[in-house]
Order: sequence, then C-alpha cells, then structure tokens
Amino acid sequence: MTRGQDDPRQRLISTAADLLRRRGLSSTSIRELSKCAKAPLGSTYHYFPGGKPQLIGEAVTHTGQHIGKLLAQALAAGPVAGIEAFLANWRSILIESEFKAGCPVIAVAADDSSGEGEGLPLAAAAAALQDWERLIAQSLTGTGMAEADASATATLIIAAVEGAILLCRAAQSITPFDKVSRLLILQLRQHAGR
Amino acid sequence: MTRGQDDPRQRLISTAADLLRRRGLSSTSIRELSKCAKAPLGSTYHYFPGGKPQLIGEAVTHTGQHIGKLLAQALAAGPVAGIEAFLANWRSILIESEFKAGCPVIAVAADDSSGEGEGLPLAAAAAALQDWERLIAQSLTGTGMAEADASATATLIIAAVEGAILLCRAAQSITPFDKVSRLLILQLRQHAGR
DNA sequence: GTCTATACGAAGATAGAC
DNA sequence: GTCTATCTTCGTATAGAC
Repeated sequence: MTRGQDDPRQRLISTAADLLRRRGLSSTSIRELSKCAKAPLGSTYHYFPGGKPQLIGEAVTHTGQHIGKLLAQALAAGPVAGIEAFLANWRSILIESEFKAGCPVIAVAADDSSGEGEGLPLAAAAAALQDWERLIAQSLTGTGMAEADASATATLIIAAVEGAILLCRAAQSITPFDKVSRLLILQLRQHAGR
Repeated sequence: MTRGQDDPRQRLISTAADLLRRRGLSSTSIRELSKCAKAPLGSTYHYFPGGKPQLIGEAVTHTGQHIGKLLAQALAAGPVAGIEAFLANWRSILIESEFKAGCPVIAVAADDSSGEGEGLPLAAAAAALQDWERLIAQSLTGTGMAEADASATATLIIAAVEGAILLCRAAQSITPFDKVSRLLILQLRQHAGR
C-alpha cells in the first residue's frame, strides 16, 4: 500500500489538481488530464471507476489536506506566523504561474455545475475550506480571542485570500494579493497580538 | 435605438449573466443560453457575431456596470452605508438562489480557460472589479483616509465579499457571508467613522 | 431579420483486445 | 492490469430556407 511518486494514481491526482487550478472544473477534461499525466484514458477509469467526480473529488481533498498540513505546522509558531506562511504559499503559486493558477478548491466552488446530487467535488471543497477555517480559528482562540470572533476572523481570512487570488487572475497582477495581505496581517497583529 | 426589456439582445445578455452565476463560464453553453432566453440559436449568433466570447464579455460588462451603479448611489450616503448596500445586494442573491448563484464577474475570473489571446471576458471582469474598487476607494478617501489605505481597504472588501460568496456556494449556507459581513462593517466603522 | 438543420470536433464513459 | 477503439451526447459555429 506504500505509494511512490511514480504511482500513476497519485500522478493523476496531482495532475488533476494542477489543471483545476489553471483551467477550472468544466474546462478540465479527463482526456487532457490523462494525457498530461501520461496515463492512457482506460487507466484513468481503472483507477477512478467513479469517473470525473471521483477523480476531481480526490484531487480537491488531497490539496485540502496538503494545505491543511502546511497551515497546521506554520500555526504552531502562532497565528500571525501561520497566516504569513499561508499567504506566502499562495503568493508563490500565483507568481510562479504568472497569475494563471488559482486554488483548486475554489475552482470547484466557483464552477460547481453539479445540479443537486453528485456534489462530491463540491462537498470535498467545503470540507477543505472548513478544515482550514477550524485550524486558523483554533490558533486564534489560543491567543485569547473569543470563539465567535476567532471563527469569523478565520472565515474572513480565507474568503479574502481566495477572493484576492481571483482578483489577481483577473488583473494579471500580484497587486491585489499584496494589498490584501498587508491589511490582513496588520489587523491580525492588532487583534491577536504577537 | 431605444431598447425595451423585450429586446431579444438584452434578454440574451441577462440570461448569460444568470447562467454565468449559476453554472460558471465553461458550463454555460450558447445552446442552453439561447433556449433559456427563448431565442433560436441562429439569432444569438446574429446578435453576437463574435460568438461566446462577445456575449459573455457583454454580460460581464453589463453586470459590472449595474452593480457599479448601485454601489455609486449607495456610497453617496457614506462608505459604510454604501458597503452595507453592496453586501445586502449579494446576500439577497445568495439567499434567493439557495446559494447556487454567485457573481458572474468572479465566475469568469475563476474559470478563465482562455489561453492568452481572446481574453475578452477576462478583461471585462478585470474592468468591472477595478471599477468597483475605484468607487469604494474614492468614498473612503472622502472620509479622510489616506489614498493607499483606501485603495487597499477597497480591494480587501471586494476580495472578501467575492471569496465569501464562493464559501457560501461550497457550504450551501449563508453563514460564511454573514461572518465576513459583520467583521467588514465593524472594521469599517472603526477606520472610516460615520 | 428569424429560425431550422447540420457540420465538425470534443466531451464522458465503456468494451474488449492484449 | 494496460491500453486502443468506439459509442453517445453535447459543445461552438454556420449555411441557407423562409
């Protein structure tokens, strides 16, 4: 059950996350995805019998857990340090992709297209966002902030960061992200100390 | 050149904006759009010879100007009142659509899919966002806030609101939006007075 | 000017050879 | 278990009848 980075299944998940970032949900096709991951189309359906919803869902969950892990580690040094690391991570993704890559989780949230049932990818996105919120809120309460304020602040941070990422995609510039980052950190220092 | 609300062209634009909100860019097809607007497919291409990019671009621009107008009117009573109206507008869209509708502008920003050229819809989205930011920033400087701070605050507000809309779509709940709204208004009152 | 019928490609998904 | 060929549906876009 150990899974190296050459595992085709893992490669498909990573590729899915990458295409999700750049193209969005509906524009990411299983065909192109398979080609990019150097896997034949049949293999993709072999590993993911649930088809596109399953593969996308797992990609979103994987990304959510990856970011969550980074966040948890960085938050160990306090909320401000944690958020700064969170911001730095997204910033480098934007810069390195020349503002073409966003966040796979938010790509699913924006694109949706799932009518009512089959909301597997959307549910995965909601879980990831809630996980991040919980981590940040816990860190804030640790510095003495009231729970309701901590929860709201955590939600604001995530909303602002994800929104800023989209603004950067539209403007093809890092400026919106940097403006938002500066204010968030400033406010965080005032309220959470440290 | 006067154009009633029964103008098929105008109806196509409104329908495009609505589908964009609910389904996202790539999932919105000209076929379905035409059907919803009760216009034959050929008519759609008659009115929009530029095809999907032109129609989507005009829908985004139209929405941007509509929201911009509302924003400008509401901001006349001061920045806090203006932002409150901005928030109330998005909130009712979320509620009435049961969290299925978002913002057409952000749908385009998230979905993109346009490689390099043909960025017409994306350019329209960027213009709308920049317009809103300018309106809010101007209102803030009117209360004595420094220009750099006003600009950054305006960007934060737009990023947070758009991000919160996506969080609501993911969570199928208004809670994220209300959390973010409360904090934004709170901070705004502190910094901008009134 | 309005609309129907159609061309052509690409999507998700599967069957079945190896 | 891996991969090719194919089914069906839907996408954008257009031709040409009324």
